[in-house]
Amino acid sequence: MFEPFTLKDIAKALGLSTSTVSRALRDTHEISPQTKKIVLEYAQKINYRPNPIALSLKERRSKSIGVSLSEVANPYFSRVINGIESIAYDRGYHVIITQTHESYEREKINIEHLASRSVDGLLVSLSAETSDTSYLQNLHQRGLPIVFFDRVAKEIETHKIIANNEKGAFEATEHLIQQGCRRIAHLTSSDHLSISVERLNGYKQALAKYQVPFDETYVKYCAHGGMSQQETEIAIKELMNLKQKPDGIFVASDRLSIGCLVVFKELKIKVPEEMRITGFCNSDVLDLMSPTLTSVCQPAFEMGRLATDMLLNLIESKYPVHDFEKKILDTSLFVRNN
Amino acid sequence: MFEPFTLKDIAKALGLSTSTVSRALRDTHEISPQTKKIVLEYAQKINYRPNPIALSLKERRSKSIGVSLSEVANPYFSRVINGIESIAYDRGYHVIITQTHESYEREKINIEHLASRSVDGLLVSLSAETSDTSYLQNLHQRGLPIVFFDRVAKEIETHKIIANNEKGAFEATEHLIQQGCRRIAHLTSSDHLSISVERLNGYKQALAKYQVPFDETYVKYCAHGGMSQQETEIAIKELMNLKQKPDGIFVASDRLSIGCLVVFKELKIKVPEEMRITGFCNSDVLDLMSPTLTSVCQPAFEMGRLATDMLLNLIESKYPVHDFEKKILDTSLFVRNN
DNA sequence: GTGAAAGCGCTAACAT
DNA sequence: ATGTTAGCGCTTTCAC
Repeated sequence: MFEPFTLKDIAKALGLSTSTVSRALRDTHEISPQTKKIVLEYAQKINYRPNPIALSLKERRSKSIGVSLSEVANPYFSRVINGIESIAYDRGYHVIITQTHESYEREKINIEHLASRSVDGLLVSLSAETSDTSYLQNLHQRGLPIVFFDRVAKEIETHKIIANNEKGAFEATEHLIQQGCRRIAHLTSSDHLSISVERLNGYKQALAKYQVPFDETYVKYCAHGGMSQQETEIAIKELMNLKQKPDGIFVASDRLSIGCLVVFKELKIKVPEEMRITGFCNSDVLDLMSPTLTSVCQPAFEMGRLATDMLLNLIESKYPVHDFEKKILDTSLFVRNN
Repeated sequence: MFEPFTLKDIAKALGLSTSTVSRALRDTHEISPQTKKIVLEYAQKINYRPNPIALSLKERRSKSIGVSLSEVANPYFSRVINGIESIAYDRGYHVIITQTHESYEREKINIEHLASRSVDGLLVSLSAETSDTSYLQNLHQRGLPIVFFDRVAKEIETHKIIANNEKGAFEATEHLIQQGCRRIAHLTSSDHLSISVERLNGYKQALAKYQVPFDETYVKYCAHGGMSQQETEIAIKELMNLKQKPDGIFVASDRLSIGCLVVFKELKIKVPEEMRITGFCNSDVLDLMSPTLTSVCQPAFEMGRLATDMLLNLIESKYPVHDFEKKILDTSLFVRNN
């Protein structure tokens, strides 16, 4: 059995009381220098570490934050995680990451688990399946600090960090138009996600600016965010079976962008000759792919940093916060395939 | 402030004692059906959740396991994580993931943090920089259950799950030989990692079998596992500056394999015409890359599952375990580029 | 300057 | 069948 040393062990060994030992270790001025020295040396010797669980119980906070996101394998999210850790780590917080794999059920279980496990706050990017956020509202109303990033819940009033999805989508679509595309399809995640709505808007705005008519049949939603490749495949095939095939596709996410390239490879449709693709994508190997795509890249690391900073500020705030911010960070367009 | 409901709240509201409430909630037979019903209904109503921190303190275990690995962005590790979660989740354990980014310092801090945070056990894959594992030995000796996967510490006696690195490396090297390569270089991670040693062995064995002489100058180590692309670049350039340039490279890891493709692209050296590459690599987009490489794929998910199963068995074992297993799982060779 | 005691939320041995 | 109490490891009044 793994039995770490406790204050009691030290107190017994040194013939002191636990409170004296506790005070000595935290360098209170009311303890004599000799006692301090003895205690410190002994603690050092046995490599004493205070039990954080006992501390948590006492302080009623765990110095840890929970994160809920789709999947760590997604390059966007793995960078966000690095951003989160870069801040949390410095400020003495643990980070507990949970994956939804785009499932609402899983998300709800994970988050309620995290909350009951007494994380001090939550960083959340909603799953593709999630439309009902009442369980989150519940926790939030009861005072649990939450910061949303990327996929936010508009019905919950708190800090939110998002990319400038509209602008990013606008630029990606505009790029296709400038390349000569006129029948531009849009492949996206589930329709209730905030990012889907925002990116659809940007897409529409670009079409409007260049007087390309918007056509509902060119928009394909993937309710599970393309978690199964089949979902992507079906969507693409439907597009390719239209009497007026699209000549370009603007794809709304990392997973779908890659899935899209796979499908076109299988279908032996040449990219970009027969089909131009631009998409939100943060993969670091896009330059190695052939064919590849023009990508909209999000400032993932920075989003993680910012979200965490804001969350920790909420957690450590002495007064209830009612003034919430929505930070919108710019994306970058990487033109490839020309 | 987020103040979850406690047993005391329920007890007060219902005019009962906390112990009665506790027993009612855990369905002890000594509580009358009516009382149970009243308590259960009230708990349901206020959505009561026991405080796991208090439970941990009492039971002296946290029902959570810690994981230390290089980085979640690595496709090998992100799959391992999915394997870990698939088991831990079912058996009621939380998973706390920490990244070393191949730094020894970071690894040590993370793991000591995890241990002091009272995880019930540890799943560890060593960082590229780690050669001194005394801090781990320390924890292990004091009874903390540890299971190693992938990059194991030979000096610590416990369960270990690894891929058949020798065989995988042998097959990869053999493939190069069969493709006609005779001057086969080996690009690998730091020399003290178990995987480096094993993969080097497999490489040597393949050379020996086909009477290709082993040449030390063809082996390049990256002490930081290619964490900075520069490291990879320098290694490759050194190889390409040899009077007898290699005609093939066997690469020992995911990160290095991708890094290698990047460098050759930059150098405008044609793969596979001028240089054949095979490497350990678990990326799911290798088929989209051009040029691409023949890859050795590890059963990452299964390794995560197995390691977790063994760790939880250690944790839950009533008796001290002295009989440790080393499981070796087969890799698969995916031939591409022919 | 040091010790005794209470309390964080929970369970379990020990009353009644 | 229910209540009282002690204790998990720690900090923090309150005594002396």
